Amino acid sequence: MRERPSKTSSYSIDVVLVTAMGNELAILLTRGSTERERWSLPWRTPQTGETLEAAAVRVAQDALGEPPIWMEQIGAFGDAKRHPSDSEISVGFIGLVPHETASPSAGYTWFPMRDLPQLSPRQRAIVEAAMRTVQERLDQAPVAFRLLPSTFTLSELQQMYELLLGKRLHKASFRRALQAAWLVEPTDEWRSEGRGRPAQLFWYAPKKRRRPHRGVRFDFLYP
Amino acid sequence: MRERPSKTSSYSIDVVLVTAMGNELAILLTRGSTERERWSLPWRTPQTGETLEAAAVRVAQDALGEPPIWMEQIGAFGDAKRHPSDSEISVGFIGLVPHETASPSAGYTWFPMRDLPQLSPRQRAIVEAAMRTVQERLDQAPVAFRLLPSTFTLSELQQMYELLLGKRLHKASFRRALQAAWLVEPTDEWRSEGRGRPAQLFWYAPKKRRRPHRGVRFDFLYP
DNA sequence: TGACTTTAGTCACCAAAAGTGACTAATTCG
DNA sequence: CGAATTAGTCACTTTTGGTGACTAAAGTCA
Repeated sequence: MRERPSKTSSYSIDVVLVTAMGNELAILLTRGSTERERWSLPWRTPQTGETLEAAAVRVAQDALGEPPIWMEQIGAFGDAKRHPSDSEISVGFIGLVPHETASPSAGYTWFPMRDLPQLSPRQRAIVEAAMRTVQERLDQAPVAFRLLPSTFTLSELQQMYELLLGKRLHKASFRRALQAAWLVEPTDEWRSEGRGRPAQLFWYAPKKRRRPHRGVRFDFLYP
Repeated sequence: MRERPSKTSSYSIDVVLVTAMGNELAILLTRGSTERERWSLPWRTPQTGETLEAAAVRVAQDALGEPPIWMEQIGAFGDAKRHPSDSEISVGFIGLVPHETASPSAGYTWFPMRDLPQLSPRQRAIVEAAMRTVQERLDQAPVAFRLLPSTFTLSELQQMYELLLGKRLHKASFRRALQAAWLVEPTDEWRSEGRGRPAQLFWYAPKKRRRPHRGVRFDFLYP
């Protein structure tokens, strides 16, 4: 049993900022003020009167100079005790940043997901939950589009999906589904990437939003 | 602007306990100690050393005498200010209870979803988010099964899905999908419900778990 | 008793969605 | 030039889902 701390900041806002660096995903970490400390997620304890969302946006702005292009709350995390702040719980957020506009402030560094430094157990849990949320949101929100620059080729879009899903996709199926969804429009620009036929550039311009007309599914993963 | 309270309990755990009463969903509310107070969700401020999950289970146990059969965190809610406790934020949980085993402790009452009393803005938000989560989990976890008694007819199961989804389903499609998922087994019992052919009773007994082999979807609801 | 109603359970047909390999097109490299 | 490489599309097949109609087994009521 732990003794009750006499005074704790009640809770912290921890933000997982995700970008796509070349061929893999990366998240932003900071070492805080002194170089001795462990790496940690960007965080803050919110001012009173500030909403959770607003606090998370400010965390991101401090770290990157601008708000993320998409943001969502992950949940509250309190089970693992150690945290950079002495807060009892942390509210985790996920934020997406296209890599082009992602220039970290001093003290912040992108780390590829494959090679993260040691984090506090609680922040480790937040990161894992955040990545799970990103995958779950993939077919409900334009996550992949937000990680790309404003114009992109369809191959780049497919590669982003493959990166986020961790599996290969079939080109024809991917494009057929994309066309049916009326999400992208071609520009009149083409990009030649060295060898091979040049690719047409597209942008994200959702048109018709068709109601996703699905039947009941029984895709249970746990009892 | 609000002044900073000199001393607040840091956070509360609020639990939305859901059951199916006859033909509609209901949640459990309490009026607290005095009868003068507003109705509210069951809640507590957790002890130190207690995980969020554990605290939520205790809330449910205080209210019903036993833990819910399924539980999940909804998230943290802090934007709306008024709350029975003076906590700055609340961590919301959803818990499912089959109505057979759902006998509330003194001071707790089931309210049908259609006719809830006034709640604090924050708890109202928690309830709405909880119901959204239930719908989202419907095809990922055996939510509907958990709201039914241990044996049930396929018509009862379909009616539970229809109640949770808020729409009618086609019998043949529903059963075809259910069969393909290997989730239920017939018992050798039949139930005669007055008029009409008796229905066979089934129980939830998941067998093969087939990987849900879905393609990419672009079902975006917001940009 | 026998027609009618009600609920359960299944089938067959059709349409939509998704998996897949092969094809054509446009470019660079040697 | 021809091979290699990447883009883009097509056509075929399989799988999944929507749907109405059918049979089965009970109760109701004249």
